Amino acid sequence: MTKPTRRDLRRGQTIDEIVGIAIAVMTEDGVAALSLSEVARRLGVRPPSLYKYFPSRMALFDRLFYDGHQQYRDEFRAGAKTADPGLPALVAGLEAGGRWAMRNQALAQLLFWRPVPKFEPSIESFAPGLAVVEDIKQMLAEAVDRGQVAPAAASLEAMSLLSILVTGIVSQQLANAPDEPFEAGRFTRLAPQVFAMFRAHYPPVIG
Amino acid sequence: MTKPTRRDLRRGQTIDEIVGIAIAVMTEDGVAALSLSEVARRLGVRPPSLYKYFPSRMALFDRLFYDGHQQYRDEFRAGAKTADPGLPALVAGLEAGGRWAMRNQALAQLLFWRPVPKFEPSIESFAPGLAVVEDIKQMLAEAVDRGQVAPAAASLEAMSLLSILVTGIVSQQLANAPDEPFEAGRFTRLAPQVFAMFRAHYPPVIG
DNA sequence: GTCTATAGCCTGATAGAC
DNA sequence: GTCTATCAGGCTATAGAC
Repeated sequence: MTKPTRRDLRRGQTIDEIVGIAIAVMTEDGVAALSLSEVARRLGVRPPSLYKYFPSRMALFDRLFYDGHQQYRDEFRAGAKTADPGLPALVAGLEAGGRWAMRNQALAQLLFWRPVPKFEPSIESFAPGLAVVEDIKQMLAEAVDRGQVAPAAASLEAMSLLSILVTGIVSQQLANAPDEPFEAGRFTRLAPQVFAMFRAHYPPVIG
Repeated sequence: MTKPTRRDLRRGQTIDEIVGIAIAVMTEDGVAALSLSEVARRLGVRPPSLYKYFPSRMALFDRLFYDGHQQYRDEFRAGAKTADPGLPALVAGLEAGGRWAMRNQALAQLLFWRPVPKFEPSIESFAPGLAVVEDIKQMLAEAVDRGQVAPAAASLEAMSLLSILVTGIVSQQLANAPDEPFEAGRFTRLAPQVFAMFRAHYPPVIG
């Protein structure tokens, strides 16, 4: 709640720079191959200097995990706002999230796969991810209220099915044709059909 | 075509041992963190000795990729044989493949994700994977012939949709609850519903 | 907040003796 | 097919001077 000093601002900028470089390194060498020394080299400092900003390599992973989930959450929410409440908003949010994943492949791998077995994200870093889960839960409930889908769609199972569909689209695109943009991707392009499958699986009761 | 000598056999055993250790290391430290020195340490030899069996770290990845795809192909085909031709066989094969993935998580990541950006599998290593693709193409055609699904299911799009569904199930299970077995997994358990979605998307024409 | 220096490791890969 | 020795470099992390 205290006003940040000039030094705090400078420090924040440096941290952001470290995060940006770390993302670049992960993109080039693989998420699990992130090295502090390589980050220091590109930042133009000696490795020990990084320890003023992050106490360990895992702490940097945790920050990346946190930032990634925050970005994903923001993109999801921004996308959701562009469509009608309920199922359209949910689909729009998930598509926006998919687009973010294709633009931020290294972070997406860190968030949605498990490329670094010994990295366990902290509960704080997980929070923005849980917020999205809560959003989706409420949007499914809203979709049911509006008669867009069957009541069974407001369930843990439906959420799991949705996550399977979205993860499948993005995983296949990332693994097989990472350079194709979301709109033209041979897998991401099928998003409408995939979401149609979901709606057909939970058809609303007419009447 | 020549009969393998005793030395060839011994050599093959050593190679198999190296491959097994490499899989263990990838499982513990991440696929991208595979190191030849760690393999040598566990094998009880010095690192240079490994170069008699693999000319480079990437060559070892390539062998792992090849072995993995062979295993996956065999599991897929064995599973497919347990069910009626056409769609049932295809679903049974894909489920068997999913079970294999949960039992061989490191190999599955190497095959179906892209954890080592600088590793490019050779065409030979890709061959068993392409064989499965051919199998699936034929099984979808057979399913259409038998009236199990709509003619549109014999298409590249249907194959992509299927791959999205299967990859989604396995990816979510691997990333979120890798220790749950296929039958009890919170995501893999939903395989029947997911395949039902696929069938409903390509309903056969009655008549 | 930066640095040097250092500890204590590790890496992939090659040359050449045995 | 194993080894030692070596190259040429890498790594995370800490202590302590400036």
